[in-house]
Amino acid sequence: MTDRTAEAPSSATLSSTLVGRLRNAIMRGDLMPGTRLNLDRMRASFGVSLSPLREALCRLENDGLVTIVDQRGYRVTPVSAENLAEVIRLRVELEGMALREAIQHGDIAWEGRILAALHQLNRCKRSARSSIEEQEVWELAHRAFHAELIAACRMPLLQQFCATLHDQSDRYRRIFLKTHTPDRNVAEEHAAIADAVIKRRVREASAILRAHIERTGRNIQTALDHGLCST
Amino acid sequence: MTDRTAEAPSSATLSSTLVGRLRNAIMRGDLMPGTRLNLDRMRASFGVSLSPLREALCRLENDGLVTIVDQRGYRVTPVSAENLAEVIRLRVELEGMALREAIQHGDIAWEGRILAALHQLNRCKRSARSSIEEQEVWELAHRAFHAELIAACRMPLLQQFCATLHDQSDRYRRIFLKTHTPDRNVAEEHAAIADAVIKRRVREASAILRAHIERTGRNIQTALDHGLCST
DNA sequence: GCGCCCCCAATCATCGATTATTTTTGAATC
DNA sequence: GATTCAAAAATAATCGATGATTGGGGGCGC
Repeated sequence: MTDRTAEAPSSATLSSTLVGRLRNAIMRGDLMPGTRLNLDRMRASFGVSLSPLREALCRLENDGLVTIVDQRGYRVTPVSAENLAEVIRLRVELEGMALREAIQHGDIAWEGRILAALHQLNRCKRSARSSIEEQEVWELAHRAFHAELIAACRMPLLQQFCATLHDQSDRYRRIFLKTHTPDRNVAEEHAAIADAVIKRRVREASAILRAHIERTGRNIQTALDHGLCST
Repeated sequence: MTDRTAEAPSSATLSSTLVGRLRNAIMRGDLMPGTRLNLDRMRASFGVSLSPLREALCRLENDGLVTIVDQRGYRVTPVSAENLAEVIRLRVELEGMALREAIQHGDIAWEGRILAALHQLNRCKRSARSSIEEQEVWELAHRAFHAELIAACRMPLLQQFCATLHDQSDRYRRIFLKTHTPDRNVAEEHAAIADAVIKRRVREASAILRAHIERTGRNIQTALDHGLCST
């Protein structure tokens, strides 16, 4: 899986950097779900040749952000209420499993990293009037916090699945809750999860995480229903 | 995800057919874990250009059969006891979840398809003296049976995860249990699963499936430990 | 003799052009 | 007016060649 946090520092191949750029464009909704991705035009607008572009799109297909049909090109993966429901459901199950494992295996240093990630996240301003850059920083910190929660689970494949699902879930949130100001105190929820995790309260932690994910899911689902009706 | 059953009938792009050929080569152990995949030599031996080759390898990376390192080429994903353990663990959890959902949602036609798949599977001869082709047919039927069990779960993403994990698990089995004659009556286990599923006995079905997966896992793990020591 | 640096061969990454496929368009027919 | 077929335009897939990057081996200084 491509690293989402570090922006390809040294040994970055052109394809890899493209993956990052395209991922951001899709996640933030610059490229809306269902959009056809014309190769020639993309080649022109990104200033690259077809080979790295194809490779980047192929890698994004793995993350479920792009859909390929042989001989018929690429498009941004469409959205649907059913797909969102499945993403949320799987996030609950898989992140829950990962969290339980992490609590079982994590050491003190891991607890420290969770607190650090939480602190970093809380330092991000996030309101309706935040600049794009500020929001972007919050997204990164938010992603990092959730990743850290399950980082100690010793199951790399599972972490990868969770990352993929989180990507897809974030895309929905960022597109359909774009105008939606945070209605609930998300920061408190994060703090509660971190607290329960560090106190090694397995049941409590996974219950809060589940609620956290499902609440977000319901909010998106509502917005999605309205959005799809009006379109 | 690429279709594993149909061998790219009509609108097959060169890359797609390559994916199938390479997947088979890796799954059956012609290309052993860890092998470096030299692009030039492969280009020559498959008689294609670099573009479709790269694309095929990229798609196989998604399935976890090939590992890419920027600027340093491709290699067949290595194996390890830890990885195998995680694959088995995740198969148990995810296929279990999928099976429970399928039992809940499946209709009569689905039951019929399960029985059909089981029948097809039982008609395959499988012994130490089977020809390669016969073994290949069994592998396909086996895969189809397991896929059918969870086909009614209404969770396409979950099915995809299961398919990926099954691929990885099958690779281990086919490489490390190559000489190993089936020690137990696998056919009976399959019949028992199908029976429990059709009788809608959720707990019983998932318990048998779990045992089925874990037993195979233990056998592979044993062979793997010996194999890795002797190498 | 040992370690470091630079150069060369091998190999991966990228490009621009060519070929094959799909989609559109437009004219002829029913 | 709708339908069907064929040619043309658009677009995707593939190729062969060119431009980077890496890793190994010989030469130089210490």
